[in-house]
Order: sequence, then structure tokens, then C-alpha cells
Amino acid sequence: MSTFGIYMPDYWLMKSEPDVYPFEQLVFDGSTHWDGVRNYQARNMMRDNMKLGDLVLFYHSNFKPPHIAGIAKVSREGYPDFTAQDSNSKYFDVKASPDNPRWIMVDIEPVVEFNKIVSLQEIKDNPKCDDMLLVRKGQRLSVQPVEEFHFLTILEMGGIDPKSL
DNA sequence: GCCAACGTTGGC
DNA sequence: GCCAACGTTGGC
Repeated sequence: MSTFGIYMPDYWLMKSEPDVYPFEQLVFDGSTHWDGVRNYQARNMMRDNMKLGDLVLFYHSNFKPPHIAGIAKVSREGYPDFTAQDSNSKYFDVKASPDNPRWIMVDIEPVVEFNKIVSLQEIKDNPKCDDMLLVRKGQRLSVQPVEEFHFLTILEMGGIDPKSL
């Protein structure tokens, strides 16, 4: 919460491969921990910047067509990604320890599924989204910040009324 | 399946 | 600290 008692959310985009963990699974589960991020930039954002109640565009990568499926929100702020310390996990990292967990995750929960998915192509075709990180050439961060204007634009493209959130 | 872009590793 | 080699991401 802010000093004024009104929480102003920040906005994010998180990528998941639907074959691994689709948005529908998040809806089914009710919440999930975002394990397996092994990129420092993405980790730092989860550790330092993602706050309770922040809103997340849930992006399906490695899918035809790649698209945003719905909205989630941060339900727990950064804490150690325990899969890094689990030798049976594919995300195991020998350098991670209780003293130095090395990798961080957040929990998210579903907010709303889009009435209509918003494809990467539609985002590229919309001039309002010109300077979104997502459409920048070569960028591939799996967790990235989103400007409010872009968030609202995509919400509208997905057929969701912002007031309903 | 291809490959461009980017991140990480490790020898020097 | 440089940078070549390698691994990964992710659209196409």
C-alpha cells in the first residue's frame, strides 16, 4: 500500500510456454509460484520491484500464434526459488544454498481471462504499442515491465473493461 | 527446423 | 577485462 492508502499497481508481462504452464492452469490452480527464472535481470525485477497487487499480462510464448491470454496479479512478493536447491529439479543450481538462494520467485494468481486473446501480431500492428518492450527486436526477457498505457491498451484489445479489475 | 539475438562461461 | 565458444530464447 502507498502512503495514501491507495495502492497504485505497477504492470508486468510474464512469459510462459502453454505446453509447460498455460493460463488455464493458473485459473485451475488458483495461484502458483513462478519458479525457474534463471536470468538476472528478470530475477532482480521479481526481487526488487514486483509488489503485492501488481498486475501481470500473462503471455504464451512458443505457441501459434504467440499471444497474451489474460491478467494475473502478484499474490506474494519475491522469495527464494526453492527449485534451485532441489537436486531433483530441472532448475537445480549447484551454486544456490539456504544462505544464498541465488534465484527468486513470486507467486501470482489469476485475475481475468481475456474474452479474446491478443496475439503478438495484433500488438505489433497497433501503433499504440510501438515502443513496448515486447515488440523490441532481440528482447527476450521472460519478466518485463509494462507501462500503464500499454497495459490498458492491451486490456482493451482483450475485451476487458479496466473498471472490472 | 532455422537462426538472430542475447546471456553466460571460462581461458588467457 | 577481453572475447570466443557455447547455450538458450522464441519468433518465424
